[in-house]
Amino acid sequence: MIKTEAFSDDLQELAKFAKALSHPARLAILKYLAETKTCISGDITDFIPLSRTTVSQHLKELKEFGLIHGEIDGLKVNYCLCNNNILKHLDVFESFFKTIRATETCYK
Amino acid sequence: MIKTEAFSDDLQELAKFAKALSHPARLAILKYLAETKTCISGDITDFIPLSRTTVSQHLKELKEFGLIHGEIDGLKVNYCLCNNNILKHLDVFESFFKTIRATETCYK
DNA sequence: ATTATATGTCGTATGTTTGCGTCATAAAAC
DNA sequence: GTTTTATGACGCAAACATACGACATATAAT
Repeated sequence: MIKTEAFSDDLQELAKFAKALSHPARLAILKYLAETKTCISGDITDFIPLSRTTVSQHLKELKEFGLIHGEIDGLKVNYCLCNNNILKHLDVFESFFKTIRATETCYK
Repeated sequence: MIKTEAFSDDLQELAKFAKALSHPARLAILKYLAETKTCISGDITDFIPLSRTTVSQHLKELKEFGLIHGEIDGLKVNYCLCNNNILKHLDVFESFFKTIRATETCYK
């Protein structure tokens, strides 16, 4: 399976972005990082009802997709949003939906 | 597993929306429906490099999440975008990212 | 040096998604 | 009425995602 290669790069990138956002824990992490503007370490765990291991894994996924970035500071790791990258993805997202915004096809 | 209940309804809804968009085939379907403004039946299959069964399944998922809507017309089914619903989700999406848009935390 | 703390990695169990072939249904064409 | 056509539903296999406990590493505190 995994036939994603058959689609255009645009759609694949957008789909990956959506996938990164497709779990409430990851959204909660992004939200938390956005709110506590200072970069906060992985004791994000205290704010999320999941085990430390699981949170760590979600952080890893967000990091791999470039939405966040962690900087080692002694024992702790300070995480923060990669705003540039996020904004870039949001632009692609919004231009994708521009066509849809302009349409009026459904009567339901 | 499946600990999603532990998160706020907002985040869960947003995560579901993102999940609906997390496959290039589904994005391709939405795009196609947006472009061919008239509602087009399931021979969407011709525009997507997947089997008819698989496309039908993606259509079902989009339908279940309320992003599209299918109306039976004899043998065929005319699908179209549920713009209202999509716009509603886009609003939630954008208000979620408003905070992030306003932040400037990452130096990378 | 030893202990405590913060974090990441590994392996594993279970659940979900993707993709497809085959069958069922139901309208339309003949 | 039989055949063709457009769909959807069912069931299966492979791949992926989610969640976590146990172990590893590495800095800081004692």
